Amino acid sequence: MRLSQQLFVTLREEPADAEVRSHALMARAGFILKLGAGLYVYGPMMWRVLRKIEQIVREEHDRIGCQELLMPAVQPRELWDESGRWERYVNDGILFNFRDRKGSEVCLGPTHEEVITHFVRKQVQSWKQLPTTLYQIQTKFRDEIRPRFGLMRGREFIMKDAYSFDANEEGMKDSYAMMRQVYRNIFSRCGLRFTPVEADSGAIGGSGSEEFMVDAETGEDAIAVCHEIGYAANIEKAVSQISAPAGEPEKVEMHKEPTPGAKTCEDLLKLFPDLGVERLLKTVLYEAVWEDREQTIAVMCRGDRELNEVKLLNHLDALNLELADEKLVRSVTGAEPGFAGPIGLRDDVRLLADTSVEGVQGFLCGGNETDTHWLDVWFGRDLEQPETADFGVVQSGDTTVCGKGKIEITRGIEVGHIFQLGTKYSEAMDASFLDENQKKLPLWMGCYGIGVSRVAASAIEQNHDEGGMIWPLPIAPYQVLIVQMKAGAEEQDALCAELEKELEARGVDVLVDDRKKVNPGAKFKDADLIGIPLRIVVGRDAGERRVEWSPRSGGDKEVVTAEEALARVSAAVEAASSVRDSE
RNA sequence: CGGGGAGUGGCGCAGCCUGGUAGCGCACCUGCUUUGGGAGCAGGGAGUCGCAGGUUCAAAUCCUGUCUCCCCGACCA
Repeated sequence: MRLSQQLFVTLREEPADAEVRSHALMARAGFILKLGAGLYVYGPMMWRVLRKIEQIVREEHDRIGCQELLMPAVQPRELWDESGRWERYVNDGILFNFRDRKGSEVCLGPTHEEVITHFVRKQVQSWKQLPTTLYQIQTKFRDEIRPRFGLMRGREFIMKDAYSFDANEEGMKDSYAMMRQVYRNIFSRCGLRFTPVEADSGAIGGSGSEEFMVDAETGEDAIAVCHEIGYAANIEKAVSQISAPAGEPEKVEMHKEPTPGAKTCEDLLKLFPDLGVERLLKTVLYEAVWEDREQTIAVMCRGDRELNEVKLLNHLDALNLELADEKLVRSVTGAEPGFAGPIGLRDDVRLLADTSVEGVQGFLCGGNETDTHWLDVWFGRDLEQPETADFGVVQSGDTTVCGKGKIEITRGIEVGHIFQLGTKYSEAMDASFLDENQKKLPLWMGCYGIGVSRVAASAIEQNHDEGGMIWPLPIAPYQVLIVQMKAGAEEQDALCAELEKELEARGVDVLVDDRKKVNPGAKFKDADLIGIPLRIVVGRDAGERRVEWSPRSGGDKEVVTAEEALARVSAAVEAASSVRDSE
């Protein structure tokens, strides 16, 4: 392919709205163009990258016998009413929904559990048809609350979603395990450094789930890891052990303390420096919403710990959880915000506590009275210890549950998520089969998603430098870039044409920068920016069939013969194609 | 949804406070020279200043509304 014949535009300056490197570089290089918040045109170069990723995804799925299909993006509401998810998705505001000309409600699919379940309930009747796994690669639509970071969180993005169907739980787990390995293979082949982590399954539901996190500081997700014992979990899901505060406090009678203006733990510590932050219990108020009701929830938590709203939401089995606003705080506590406590809350408030409060005695807590806290409060003596459960956020330095490791917090980009759904959808939508004994049983499902466009962005987040992107070879838009110093010079023209032809004959994707009237400096800058991993510079030594070998990822530039350059390309392509993950 | 910020040639920005009819760099077009790390000179094209109202002799500039985009937060009491 000749660059001179392509529409190829690069910018010298970055677009002002790009926050992360992948976004800035892809925009500068003309790989993407913003159409609106979270909406992007994938330019020709970008599309090549996406197709390469898709190809890897297809190969790895097909290898274990998955079948590709394609479902509609437009989905009728009725299907979503069957699974019970329409209300939730509409309430969350994430659904692009509208009415068609007949007035029927439809949405643009944010995910396809309903449609695939419908497809399978129509197609599958017998245990003999199981197990089966189907997948598609398609545009998904989600009206994200806050789209950001270019392709990282778009409102329209390319996703691979797969769904497995088994006759029983063991079968589902087998399918899940196979898919887990497929995912490892895919991300390894894409040249990503990643960590699989235990995850919360959120709106999709089901029993177990894992996310595949690309290691990156700019990632939106925090993950808790312990390398010694091999633990890794999304912070939403992560668990740890923490020790109770040391020392037995004096058994003083509970009493009120004036704490004017002291609304935060920090303020209170200044007033009671000897108390220790562990003996300061905060009480956080939430409004929980279920399908048929709502309730104010007060949750106690140790001063040095944070509350995990995902764990709380799951415990309550609520649809939504919101921090109480000031008005609600006043109504429930009778005090200004900042002085909420467990004693004397309005009767209808449900009081819970994080496990971090266990073993804490003689503590300080809010007085439910402006500028007042209770001090020397004891559970069992002054108030019953509320129902406790793990509502805490794991912190760096915590001990792992097994007691043998220390937890470290890192960040990652979620590029894949796999779920054991169980029979949640098959039961709700009556997707069943007949077993050997003519018994009607629900299908056991798994579902598996990969953000294809996000994989591309993550690859750049992980692989770039000052000059631009550095694509991993297997997903690079082209594998080789031949930079011709002076287009039109006879010897260079001839050698470039020869190299291009030979590489194409070997099945290598090659791009020749044969643009005229573009200076060498500009060509080098563009080459660095678009990040084609292998590069051959054809310049003044073309007559002697000598070229410069200068891989994008650095390393020493070297003058070699044309034949040697070809051999090096073949070797690099060969090496990259043999990458497989082995766990 | 709350808070903050921004919309001026394709891109990045200045001008706005203190109203007087739009400018810089890059990119683009033409010509000549140049050709191993974003070339030089000369000439040229391109913006109803997001949109709608209002104030004024006069609005990119002041006022009101509206749309869009970006950032922070959906935060600890």
